Amino acid sequence: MALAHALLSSLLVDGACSGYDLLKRFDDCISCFWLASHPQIYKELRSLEQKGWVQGETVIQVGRPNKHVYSITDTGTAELAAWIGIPSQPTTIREDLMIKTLAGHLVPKDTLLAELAQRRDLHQAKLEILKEKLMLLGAPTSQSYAGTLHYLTLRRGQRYEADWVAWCDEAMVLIAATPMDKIGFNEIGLTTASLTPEAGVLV
Amino acid sequence: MALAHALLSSLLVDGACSGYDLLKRFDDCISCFWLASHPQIYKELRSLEQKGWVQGETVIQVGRPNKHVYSITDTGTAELAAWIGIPSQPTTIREDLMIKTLAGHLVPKDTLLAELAQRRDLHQAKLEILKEKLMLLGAPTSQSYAGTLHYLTLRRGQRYEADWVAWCDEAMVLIAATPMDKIGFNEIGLTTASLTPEAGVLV
DNA sequence: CGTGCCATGTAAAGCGTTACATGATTCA
DNA sequence: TGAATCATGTAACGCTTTACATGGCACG
Repeated sequence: MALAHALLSSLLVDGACSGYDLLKRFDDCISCFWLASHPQIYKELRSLEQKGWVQGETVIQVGRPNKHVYSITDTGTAELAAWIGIPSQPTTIREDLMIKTLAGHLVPKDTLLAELAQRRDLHQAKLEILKEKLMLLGAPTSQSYAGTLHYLTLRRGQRYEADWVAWCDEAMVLIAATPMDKIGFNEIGLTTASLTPEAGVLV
Repeated sequence: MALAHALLSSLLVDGACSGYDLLKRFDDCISCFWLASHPQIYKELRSLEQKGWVQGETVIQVGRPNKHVYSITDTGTAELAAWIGIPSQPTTIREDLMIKTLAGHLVPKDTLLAELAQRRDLHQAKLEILKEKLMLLGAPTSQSYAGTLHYLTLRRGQRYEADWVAWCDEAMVLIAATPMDKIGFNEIGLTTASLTPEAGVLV
């Protein structure tokens, strides 16, 4: 249920807003550690309101659609604080690119290298955005406590993206330097066709 | 549908095996970039067999339950190769710990620091395991092409875990050094109670 | 005699994405 | 006139987790 807590955190730290605004916050700043689509956000907000963790008020607007502004309640704040205290596990990683790397001998070198280059550029672009945000924020030592915490989330994003870029570079160099051997992408059939179960009888 | 391709890759690279064996492979080596539970694996394998991407054979065993050993087919191999060529997006990140960090001013410093320390140790432990595996594998330059690709997946895992450890250390130092200010965890109510929508009328 | 490994499954619930849908305003 | 932004929603589908279920063997 961490989406709920992501929403609560945002309402707490960046103030009350509508589902639509939350969506934009996710696109912007939260995106480096959480993502959510709009049906998910609207649905979750309604369920949070039912629980009494947030409170919604309709804001009538002129020249644009009305909006429903949510703010975190005391109960919601208490819930969030309690949740922070419960030890959590790291996210389970599901990374397509590693599957592609593992089975990369199936395709020509250039295909794999192109995929790596594409991903490198993607992470590089995110990295630039984060660098800019960190610049705007200023030195971590000149922050308030909450500012320091905000800095740390951006810093995590920066490290994450930089690490991806560095690995992609490493991978591209190493792959380029390693010759494809006999168990290449057109001969793999030979090695897997022969089933060799260690024990037991084939039926 | 990348679980399907993760299973195909494993059958291709590490050879034919049962659902149960795949589960263990996931726990072991694949875990650093993909995770799957056993209902998921068994179900996916049946669906892959229906598609003709894998082929199952029952192996009768003595002293232990029979097992169903799956091997990748030519169609499956072709499908996997085709999939590698399709550009993919980075995984969407969903990281509890960053939400906790962002809203960390809600709890006492020690609570947050304890959570960070816990996570640091977890990543450190995974890092040690990966280091060992990399040692056993040997130098990346002495590998076959497939060996190089395997190395790169482990290397990614190593970098990932090391980066987490480094960030946790950074975070703990910085948090310890920053005094909690007035907007502390017991006074937050004051700042959020007052709704301030920029435009429009409250109803 | 209890725990853990081997080996596979079902069923329900929760979480997440994608596509479809609306309707006004603003800007090029 | 067409596209983008504002603002919210439904419906269908797929992926993932968790709990429940079975049953023999080996080891301490």
